[in-house]
Amino acid sequence: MDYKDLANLIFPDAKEISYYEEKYPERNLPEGAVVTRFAPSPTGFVHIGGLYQALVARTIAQKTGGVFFLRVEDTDQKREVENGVTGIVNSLKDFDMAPDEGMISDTEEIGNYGPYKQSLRRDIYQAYAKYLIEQGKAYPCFCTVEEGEEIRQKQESAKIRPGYYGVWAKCRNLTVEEAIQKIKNGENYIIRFKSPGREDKKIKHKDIIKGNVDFPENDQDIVIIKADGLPTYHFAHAVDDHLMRTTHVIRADEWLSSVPLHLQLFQELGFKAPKYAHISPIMKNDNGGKRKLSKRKDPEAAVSYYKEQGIPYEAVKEYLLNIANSTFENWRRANPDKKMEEFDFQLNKMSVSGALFDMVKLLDIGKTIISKMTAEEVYERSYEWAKEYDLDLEDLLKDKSYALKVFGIERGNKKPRKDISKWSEVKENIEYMYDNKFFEKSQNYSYPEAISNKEDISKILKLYIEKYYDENDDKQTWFDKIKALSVEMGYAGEVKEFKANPDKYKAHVGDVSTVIRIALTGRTNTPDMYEIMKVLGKETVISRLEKAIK
RNA sequence: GGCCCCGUGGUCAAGCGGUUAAGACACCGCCCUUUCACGGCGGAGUCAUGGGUUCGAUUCCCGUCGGGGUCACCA
Repeated sequence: MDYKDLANLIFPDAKEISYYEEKYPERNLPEGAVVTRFAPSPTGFVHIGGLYQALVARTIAQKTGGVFFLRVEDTDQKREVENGVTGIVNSLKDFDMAPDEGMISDTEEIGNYGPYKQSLRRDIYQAYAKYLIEQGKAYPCFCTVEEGEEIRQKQESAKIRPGYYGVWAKCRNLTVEEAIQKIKNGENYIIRFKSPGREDKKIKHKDIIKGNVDFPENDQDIVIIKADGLPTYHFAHAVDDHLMRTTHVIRADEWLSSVPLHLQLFQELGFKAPKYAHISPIMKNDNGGKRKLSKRKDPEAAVSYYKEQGIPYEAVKEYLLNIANSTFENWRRANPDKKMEEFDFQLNKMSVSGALFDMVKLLDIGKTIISKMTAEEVYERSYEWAKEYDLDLEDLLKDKSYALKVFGIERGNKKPRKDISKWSEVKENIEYMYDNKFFEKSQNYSYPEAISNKEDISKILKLYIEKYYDENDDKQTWFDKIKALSVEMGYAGEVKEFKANPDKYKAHVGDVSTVIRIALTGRTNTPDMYEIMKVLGKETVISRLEKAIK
């Protein structure tokens, strides 16, 4: 009896691997095209770090005319969540990052290299496991989980390197006959890889991001097929990325230390190994220390958070791209109107250490992006957001033509207004432009200290309505009138004049217009008041000012 | 603990043997015919540390310290 008999006993129905090799041929792609993938567990949850990886993978594939696909790693049933795949697909879509190929929902997929869901690839993994067993490169292991723990405890107390290797790998040296007998006796088993490596030897690995990294060889006989018949991550990675013809594996750097194992697996399987790019995680300051953004502790770890907050997806992508290649920022400055896809992204220029997440910077990018949108775009986007997350705002926005006028204030010119960084700020930003919201709030404004005299305030407002305000004035005339009003009331018509002779005046034109601004909007900081008055219209302007006169 | 990676201003970072050590966000001041936002100008602030190598080290080597990762029938 030989390995072949053993292999046949374990996987009697498995196909020859040549079947799969032919079924999934080399991809016919242009020279230099890169094939990448995003391979999450179907938890439905996408971590910002996952999005980061996917963005990098997709960008590099797109840039080279390659393929970016979505594979679902569901070999651990405990992680499975209902509709998890759809959740992930939708998150990717929210960021305009749909894959070229792979899963498109929990049950559907596109592309010729599937199935793209690992639990559906059981036969494939078993074929390759069988192939390894036939060659004596893998073997059945009858050790129970408890035995495994015992071994580890012994190793730990003896301060020996833990794991299933060397003398600790009991089942490694079972003869074929012994193994067959045990199987026939009905003993449970799993399949382990028979590592040819030696811990005292080094292997060289050149990572695209991390550079040259030398490791001891792997000598662990890791599990490749679990008791449930599904593969472990390591084995599935080797088989899938080979068969799906992945050229570049872009993944989190927590995988870096398993590169020796993976290289060995590719080698023993007779596969050409892909190139690896291990990405540093996105971190967060946690009293003194740094740690990865945590799903449990940090809401901003979830990609859904950005959607809920109404942060434009482009801002998130640009921010992430900037962490990936800091030269992006300079490029963006030089090319403010180009699409981010035109940026010449370099995988090997990525930072080797993890960046601290900077929400302030993200929001700044959001502000810039929104400032470049037309009023129409701002309207559509904030309305879409409001429908899902803020019914009150949705209500305000129902009158589209008015909303467009409001969003049009100081927008569309060379120096557009930059005051909205996310859609959740819109309401706060525009609500005073609506009478129902405006009058909801208390009318007890605090006027500037410079003009605390109540009588003066009322006089200013009264005079303005009666003598100066004319809705048909152009901007210059409008402002000249406020100056004239100031002078008439004993205030300086020019700020400079006031600063030169502070004793000559009660205050200056700026203070006078602040009075009007507050009466009109209820706040000290607003966009251009002339435009606001235009949008509000004569009737509203006068009614608000009159209400403010005591 | 073993193995591996990393350490330039508050943050992201360029630079990789000789630089006044870029730039962005944040911060401060001034200017921009009224506020705020924008924009302009200016400012403060950094090469973890100790040894080497070198005419010269932020750049190269070693140690220390600090941070991170990994050591599952989880991915």
